[in-house]
Amino acid sequence: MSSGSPASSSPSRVRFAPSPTGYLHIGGVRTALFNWLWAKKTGGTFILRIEDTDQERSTIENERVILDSMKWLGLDWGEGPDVGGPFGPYRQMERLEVYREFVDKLIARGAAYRCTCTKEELDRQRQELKARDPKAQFRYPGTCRDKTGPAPDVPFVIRFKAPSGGAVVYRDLVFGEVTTPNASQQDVVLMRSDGVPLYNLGAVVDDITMGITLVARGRDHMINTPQQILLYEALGAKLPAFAHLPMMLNQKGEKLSKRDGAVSVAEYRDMGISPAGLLNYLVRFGWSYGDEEIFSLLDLTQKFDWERCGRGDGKFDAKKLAAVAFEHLKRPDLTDDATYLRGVRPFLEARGLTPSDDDILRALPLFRDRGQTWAQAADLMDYLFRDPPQPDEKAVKKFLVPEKAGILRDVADALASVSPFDKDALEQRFTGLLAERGLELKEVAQPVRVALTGRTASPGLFEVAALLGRDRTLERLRGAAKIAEAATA
RNA sequence: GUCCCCAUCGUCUAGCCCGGCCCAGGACUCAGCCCUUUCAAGGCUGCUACGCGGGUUCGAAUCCCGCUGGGGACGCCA
Repeated sequence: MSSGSPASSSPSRVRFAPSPTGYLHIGGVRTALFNWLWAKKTGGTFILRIEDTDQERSTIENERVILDSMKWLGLDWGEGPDVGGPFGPYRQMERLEVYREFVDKLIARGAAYRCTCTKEELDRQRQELKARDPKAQFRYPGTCRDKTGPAPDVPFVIRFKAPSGGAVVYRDLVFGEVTTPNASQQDVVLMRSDGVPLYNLGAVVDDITMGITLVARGRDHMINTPQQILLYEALGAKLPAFAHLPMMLNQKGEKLSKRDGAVSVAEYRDMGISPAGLLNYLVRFGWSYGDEEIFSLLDLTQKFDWERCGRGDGKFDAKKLAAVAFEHLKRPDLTDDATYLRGVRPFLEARGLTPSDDDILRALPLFRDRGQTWAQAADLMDYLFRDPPQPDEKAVKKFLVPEKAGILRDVADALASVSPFDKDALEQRFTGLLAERGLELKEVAQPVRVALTGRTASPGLFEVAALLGRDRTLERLRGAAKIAEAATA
């Protein structure tokens, strides 16, 4: 019986260790976030390590995408492949000699051995067993288990010599005490024949040599933990604390994949979701703080802890994510003007609009409550920065009709002399005009709105007019009057 | 099949450790109402949950056991 106890309370060192085999998945982001929050909360170090030992699928482009996504999210790291650090390098393929060294140690201690069984042989045995009994679990038969002596001149892998008795017991920060009998362990391969480590070896050696004090990862890795603890023990290394996070599944309760819609960070960025909003949704997934739901990142760096993590898997809900992200855009205390500006700007530019910072800033208060995403906000503001506005044909046809031409022109004339050209003054003059004519606001509002914005939906008329300014307001009203006049009934 | 893990509204969750304040609270979604020049935002109302069966107890969402259901893993992937 061996038991894992958390490492003592030296400054925390946590890591996020993605493999660059694809984009950054939102499930991965949550893992990264929890680690990052813990580092911030405890004043420790957040380390980014690239586990690129799957050479078939790892690419440097993927690594770049992952790093970019992390930067966009604002999850910064103190040590990593691009910034270096005292325990580098931070790409596993650049650490091959380190693993070699630890493997030699394991062999010398009799905790691992060289195995010359070929993959083909073992695959064949696996197939055979499966044919005989589809439900049986294949186990390495132990052919090379007791071989000793120098390295053979045929290719070999390094296998762990798993203990057959006893059990590994460790205390998971989320799941509590977890017991796994060693009898269920196999002589797993630690290093391939080409000298590249497999996940269990690479992760353990790196976590040891990088001084990692707490390992937090997805529950899909929970199965590896007992095996890894055995490795720590075989190496005589101090154990880190472990925390496993429940899984994020799709609506059907399956593993979240591309088929379930947007799962990569880049997709959410392109949709105009704010990083803080995405992170807020993710943190509330499997973690809670009473009834509080909306947090700033700074908030979280104080409130986060492992005790408040749940244990049940959950289902990803895009609608809830949208709602949480929207909440962030609505509130200036969560998304300040400068951040909002930085967020919408690219979406405006994508539409060929290049308003000044001041122009956007003045429009902001009217659109925070309306744009659920920055992409949407850019769409809603479009007519403010485009001359003439892009007309919605259906709206034009419905409201810019001949019988409205006169009033549109009169409104223009009436507003021409309003001063100051602000919401209150405009409203006063406008309602005054309506009273004179015995008209209801209802009858005139939509034609005016279509005139000013080209659309049937917008913020309040007078606010929009004030934003457009006198010249453009008059120009748009008179232009619309002409269109209305020319329209055939 | 074997090993590990999980189980409150459709979804994220509070409550569970330290049983009574819970005929279960918040949020999202959905439906409706109010506000209203449109669209939002905001306010209000409604729908809907302790998986099942046994214990323990005066009393169980909360403790114990079993069942059922779900997930993960069983690779020279991570």
